[in-house]
Amino acid sequence: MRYSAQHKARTHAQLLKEATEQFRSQGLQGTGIAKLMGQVGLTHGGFYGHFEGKDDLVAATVTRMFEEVVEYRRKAIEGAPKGKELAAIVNSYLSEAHRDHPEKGCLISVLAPEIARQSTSVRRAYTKGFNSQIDKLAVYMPGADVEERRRNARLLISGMSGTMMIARAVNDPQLSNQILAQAREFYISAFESPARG
Amino acid sequence: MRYSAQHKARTHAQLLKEATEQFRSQGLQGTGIAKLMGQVGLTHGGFYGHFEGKDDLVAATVTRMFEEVVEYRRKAIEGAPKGKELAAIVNSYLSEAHRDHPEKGCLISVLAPEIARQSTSVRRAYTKGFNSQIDKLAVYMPGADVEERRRNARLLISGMSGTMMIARAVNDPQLSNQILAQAREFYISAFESPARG
DNA sequence: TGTACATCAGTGAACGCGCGTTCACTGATGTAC
DNA sequence: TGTACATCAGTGAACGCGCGTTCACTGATGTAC
Repeated sequence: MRYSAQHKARTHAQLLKEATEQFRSQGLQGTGIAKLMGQVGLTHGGFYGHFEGKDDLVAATVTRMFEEVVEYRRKAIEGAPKGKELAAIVNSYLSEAHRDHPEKGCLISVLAPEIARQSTSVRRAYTKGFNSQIDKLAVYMPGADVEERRRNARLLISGMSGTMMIARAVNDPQLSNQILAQAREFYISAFESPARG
Repeated sequence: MRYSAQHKARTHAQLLKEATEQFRSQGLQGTGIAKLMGQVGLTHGGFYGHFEGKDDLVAATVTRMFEEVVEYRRKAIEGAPKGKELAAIVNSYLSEAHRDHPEKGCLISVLAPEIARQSTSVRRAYTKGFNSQIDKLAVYMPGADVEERRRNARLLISGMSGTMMIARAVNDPQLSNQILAQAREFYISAFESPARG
């Protein structure tokens, strides 16, 4: 059966999107090719027409997930009053909604330990996406120069992603909420810029 | 073949120890029963004489790994001058040695995302171990009362474990070292007690 | 306009492998007599 | 002290399953004539 001109591109995009969700909710190892293809309504063999193999898929999704994170952050900032961008970033990252929907959230808090064990190409994609995300976040961080703002962006991301993975692992909903709330307070006051306009 | 009186207990202990290392270096899903038994010189069938199943093993190792972390921390504190305990804790956690040996390090930075997907019994063991660890760490944290010291302990552990997982995932050794060094500086100055004695 | 053919996205059987778990068993040694 | 037997840690074949990957194939449709 032959398909319309953009058909393959559309399937490829669907596959990539579905994979980012599967990986974030089940882990890299917990997501199989056959199951993924099934989610999109296809059989496993067709996968290799879209990606070289699982490793290639993982590398592609890592890049894609970082782009998503940047986009979510942009939206959170968009709705914030001038001078309150950092609070908006922290509140949206450390929200209960983000905790409860890892499949649409930050990949670091869910995949970083597995990525450390992946191939060079996956780790390269990760490092590139990470740095690019930091550069974009640095704009909203306090600091005398770019390097200091980047440093603060890295500290914020490390702290928030660690907080999120703990809030998800813990079995006590009250404790989990408390961890998020106290971290929101801490990171906002630690990194809020001196009052502007 | 019958064995000496303590033989089974010794095998059980070996199994538990080997499992903690395998889990931390390969992940929960990356560690199989047969491989684990092989590491200890036995065949897979014997496993079920020691644990009810993999889930039971995971729960047991989680408890054990938290005990280890507490013990490592105790040793780091032991060698520190009075009033510098917190710096010693941070420097030992955020060391390059810890980054390079996850199999003997903090379970959170390596297993927390997977634990969030585990059975209730595993998550219960995790939550218990986590809280117990926090109580012990709180003693060295600043704060007006116990609850504030615990809050600070949670913030420190979240931040350090997030930092560690990122330092491990990233593919650029210089960046990884920088992430660790800058986080050491940040957490020590954020949580150091007002100068004592 | 009508026919023949090339294209190529997707199919599904098959590959060797590892997974967690069960279970009838083995056989060295401690214990009872 | 010597013999018979019970114990039980560990063995290994077998279970059904899912994994990533390969490859000969199908068949609808775009294109060439």
